[in-house]
Formats: sequence, C-alpha cells, structure tokens
Amino acid sequence: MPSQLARKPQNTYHHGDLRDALIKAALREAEQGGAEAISIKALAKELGVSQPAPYRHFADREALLAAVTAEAFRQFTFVMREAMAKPSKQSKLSLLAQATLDFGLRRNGIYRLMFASRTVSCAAKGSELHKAASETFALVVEALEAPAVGYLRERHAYKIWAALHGVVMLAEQGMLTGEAAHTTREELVEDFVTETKVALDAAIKDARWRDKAGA
Amino acid sequence: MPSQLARKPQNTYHHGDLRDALIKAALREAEQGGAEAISIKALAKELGVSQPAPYRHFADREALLAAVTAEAFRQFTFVMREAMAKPSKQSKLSLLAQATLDFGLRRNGIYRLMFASRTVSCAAKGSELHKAASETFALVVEALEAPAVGYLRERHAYKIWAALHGVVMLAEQGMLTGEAAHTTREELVEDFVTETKVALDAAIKDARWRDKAGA
DNA sequence: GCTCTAAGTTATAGTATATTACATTATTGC
DNA sequence: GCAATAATGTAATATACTATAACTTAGAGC
Repeated sequence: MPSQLARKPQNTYHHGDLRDALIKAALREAEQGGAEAISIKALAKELGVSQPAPYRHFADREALLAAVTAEAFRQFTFVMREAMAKPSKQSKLSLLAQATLDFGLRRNGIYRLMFASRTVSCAAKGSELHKAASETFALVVEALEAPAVGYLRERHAYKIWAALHGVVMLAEQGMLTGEAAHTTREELVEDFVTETKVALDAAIKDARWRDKAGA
Repeated sequence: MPSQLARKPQNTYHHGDLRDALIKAALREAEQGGAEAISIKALAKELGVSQPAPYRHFADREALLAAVTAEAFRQFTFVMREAMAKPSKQSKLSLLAQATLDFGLRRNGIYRLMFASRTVSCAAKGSELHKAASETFALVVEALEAPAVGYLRERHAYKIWAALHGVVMLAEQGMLTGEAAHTTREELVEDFVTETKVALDAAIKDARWRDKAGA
C-alpha cells in the first residue's frame, strides 16, 4: 500500500481529499454536458458531504471550474503526448491532430470547457490554469518537429492549432456528418496537417536562404 | 407613424410583442456574457412583465436560447453580407474573413452562442435555427467566388470556415495578444484566406484537366 | 354583446449558489 | 502531553432562477 492511502482517515467527518475528489467528479460530469452540468450541490451530494463543504476548497463555482479546466488541460496534454509517442508511420503532427479531433468529439463537454468558455481568458497569467494551457500549446510546437527559426514554428503552430479547433467545432455542430458532408473530418484534418508541414518547411528554407544572402 | 406602432396597446396588461422583445433583450445580454448571461427572470423584469410571462412564448430556457441563436445567425449573416458588398480592393473572402474575426471578438458572447454551444447541434433539421445556420454557411461558399466543380467549393469552404473559428477561439483565449504573440490575428486570417484561394484554384484546374484527359 | 383564445397575472414548488455561525478534527509550539 | 490554532466539516438561511398551476384580462370573430 502506498503511504498516501495509509493516512486516509477512517472517520467520516473529514473527507480526506475533498478538493481532488471534487475536481475528478466534476470532470466526469462535464464530460457530456460541459460546464453547465457541473453543480456544486450535486457534487457534494455525490461525495457524501454537505453542500457548503466544497466552498472550503473553492471560493466559488468559477474557481472550481478553473481548477477543473486546468486538470482537463493536463489530461488532454497527457493523451496527446501518448498519441505522439506511439510508434507509427504517421508524423507526430498527424498523430497529435487526430488525437485532438478524437478528444474534441468524444469528450466534447470537457473540450468546450477548455476552448470554448471564457474560463481560460479570465485566468491570471501565472495561474495553474494558464500554465496548463501553455504546456498544451508547447506540445503543439513540439509536434511540428521543426527547428526554431525566428517565430516561424510558433506561427505555424498557431495555424494548425486554430484549424484543428475549427474542425472540431464544425464537426460538433453536425456540419461534417451525414450525406451532406462530402468531406470527412479526418480528411480535413490531414489536409491541414500536410499544408502546415509544407508551408513551414518552405518558410524555413526561405528564411535560411535570405539569411545567407544577407550575410 | 407606421401602422405597427398604431396598434400598440396603451394599457400595460399586454406587452404587444413580448416574444420579439425578449429575443432582442436576450441578445443584448448575451453580447458580453454569452448564454449564461441570459436569465428569463431578469429579462422579464427589464421588460416590465411578470417572471412567468416569457413562458407564454417559449417552452423553456432552451427554446429561448434557440430563438436567440437563430436571430444571432441572421444578424451575423447580415453583417457579413454588408462587409462583402462594400467596394474594396480586397477579395470577398478576405472581407468575409475579417468581418468574421471582428464579429467573433467584438461580440464574442453571441459568437459563442452560435459556434461554441450545443444549441445548434441539438436543433432539429428543419428548424428555424438550422435554417439560419445553413444560410450563414452558404454565404461562405459564395464568398469563395469559384465555380461549382464537384464539391471542391464546399470542401474549401469548410476549411476556411474551420480555420476562422479556430483563430477567433485562440484570440479570445488570449493566445494571440500581448508581446508573446509574434503573429497578429489579422495576419493569420489573411494567411488562411490566401492559402484557401490558391488551393481551391489549383484543385479546380486539376479537376478540369483530369476531366479533359478522361474525355 | 357573447364567447373563445392569446397573453398576461399571482402564488408557489423545486433547485442552485453562496454566506454565516457553529462543530469537529488535525497540527503545531511549548 | 496539551493547549492554541488552523483546517475542514455541518446546519441554517438568504437570494436567485426555472418552471408550473390556477386565475385574469383584452381583443377578435361570430
């Protein structure tokens, strides 16, 4: 038994790790219904504590949402990292892209929490949430597998990142399903992946050529 | 005086056009805070009617949100059409793209209502909301100013549409502001516009060439 | 003019957030 | 060890929002 379990209290007055349990349970709720599905009262009941108990750990609902969103980013980063690490014929970027699409659709409630709410933009710069979101983006940059030439890498990371979010959005809206689609989500995503790579390679070559010419 | 005003009742018992007033007022509220900012109770108070009065016009909150979102799509379509109609050196697609970015950031609450909530995906196929959303997309296809060759136009409309949404999303999250950005939103958008045009032109030429070769 | 219906009203139930005052356990300094 | 204190829980309560039920009013059609 790990030592952290040994310290778990047997009495029922103190939960032991209510803060963490709240985040986990809230994430489960949000999976389907998004932020709206998270109810402090319902969570308290589920975990067997009184309604005001959660307020010992979070100032208000917004604070809980921020913590849940941060955890969501960490899980998302983990899933992407796993997908990228898997040995495959496909490029890292392609694996990341398909993983993002999959996550965005399968766990859309959580995805919306991360990318379609104002929680992130309201987060302070040094906050836990801000850090978690930044790490996720860093992974996108990494997936490009390109050398750092000026800000070309970051710029193209923004582009593929934006494009992926857009595809998830449209797919979730039902614009890329049924007979009317004419294009699968996966095709769109692969298109963007290929274009991004071509454009970034070209931009880097161009920059180096100009560098030489200038020197 | 237009006749519609002449029929407006002087007494206070009947509002006159509560349904429409609710939608307009709700849209105003949503402008900043999104769907969460829409409260039936608050709207009723603002319009000087009792709390249950709105339920004479909308089955529940979801129904109101659907109507508001449909109206949002119509306004959005109108704004885009205006932007595209303006005589300019820029292409229609560029004008539409910049208008979308502007709308998405300036009226972000409404934008999220349209593209980042589950309201649309839950809408029935023949519904008012579904129709309004479809017309918006039709305008994107139109903005490409390209002949219909297979579904190439639609496919590229999806792509630019997805990309634009992604840029709005990232920008709203604060990823494209401040010193760390290295790339302005407008630059990203113009990149996507240019790439879309080039890719669509190429795809159409390619398709026609293949057509000739096959004939 | 009478009736029927659309669109209001008051009253009320149910659920959620959040605060206050109080209770219990855990920890820490001595 | 033990008292002071911090951390974490509870009960009671105020406030806000959704939604329904039963009743009321105004205007339209016959």
